Amino acid sequence: MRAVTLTDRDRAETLVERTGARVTRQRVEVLKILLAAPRALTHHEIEQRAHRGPRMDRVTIYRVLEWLTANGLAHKIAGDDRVWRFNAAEGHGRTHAHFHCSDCGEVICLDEVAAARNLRLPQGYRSQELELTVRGLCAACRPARRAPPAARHRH
Amino acid sequence: MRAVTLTDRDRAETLVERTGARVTRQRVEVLKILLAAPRALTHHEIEQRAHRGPRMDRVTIYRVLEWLTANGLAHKIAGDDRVWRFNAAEGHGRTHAHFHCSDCGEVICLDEVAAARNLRLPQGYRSQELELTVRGLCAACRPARRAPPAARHRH
DNA sequence: GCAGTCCTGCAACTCTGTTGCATTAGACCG
DNA sequence: CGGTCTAATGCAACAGAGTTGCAGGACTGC
Ligand SMILES: [Mn+2]
Ligand SMILES: [Mn+2]
Ligand SMILES: [Zn+2]
Ligand SMILES: [Zn+2]
Repeated sequence: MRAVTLTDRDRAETLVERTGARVTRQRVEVLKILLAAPRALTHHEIEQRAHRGPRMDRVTIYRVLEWLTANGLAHKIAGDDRVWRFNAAEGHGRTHAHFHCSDCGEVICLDEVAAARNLRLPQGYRSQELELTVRGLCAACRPARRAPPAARHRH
Repeated sequence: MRAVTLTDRDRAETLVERTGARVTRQRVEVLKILLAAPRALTHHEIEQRAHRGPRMDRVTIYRVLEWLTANGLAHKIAGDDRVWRFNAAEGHGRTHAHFHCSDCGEVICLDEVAAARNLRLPQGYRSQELELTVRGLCAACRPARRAPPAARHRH
């Protein structure tokens, strides 16, 4: 996790302002946390980071995340563990790729997608959005080639 | 949903036998249901179909699905509604595509994937499996072009 | 058939996310 | 600034999918 810079808070505030809706401490704080994260965060992880500042209710965090997603400031990824993960949606288009670690569950966004374009759908189906999921092992979980494996990390 | 043919039951039984583990009524029944389905089914849908035969506990169905998945006979898809969907894994490889209807939640497998092959991962990450998710509207949910929309279907 | 093990049923539980409602605090106006 | 109007928050209770522990039942191999 990168240190939270002043820039993240400012960027968060600006982005929330731009929507035209109310700029609340909670919205700015959650977006700031997402902007500072190098990977997608669960509600749980966001809550922990948020509890360093003034009180914020779990339900509020859920509602803020929903709001950020609806306003295109965050996006929401279904994991293999029934838990949503979120990250700031800076410049994420309709076509998108994610890496899921099959061991620790870490999820990161992948920038480039050489996406399958000419994909055949059944008669009458219409495509709106493509998402490519790569499942595998992250650098921390990948077994070492001949050295003994490092201690497992869990987020 | 296609009619359950004798072939589905036989195929299910054969597939379960081949694993070398115990051939139970419950395993065969669940796999048969998956083989007969034209799309991925939720636990709930499987339960309903299963209740036409002799009693089978919900927990057993969860455990059978887990077992089928672990043995490569079924595969498990995370939806946008926090519900797992399953289908028989006949000939599904490491690279795979699904269509998710954003209106009714229907999930189907797409056969061909012109998958992104030369995809850049961060240093040290290893890819095991690719999955392409297409989100859109299924034929039933797609708004009619000029006629009034048909009654919504819900599964 | 019999023993041994794996699987099933049942009940209680966990965990993530949701809903209803009273209270608080942004935004806007003067 | 201070008042007002409304959207957002906090709190408590709830919902639903999936999990766990354990006793009893049913496959399989002999
Ligand atoms: Mn992303
Ligand atoms: Mn599939
Ligand atoms: Zn990992
Ligand atoms: Zn649909």
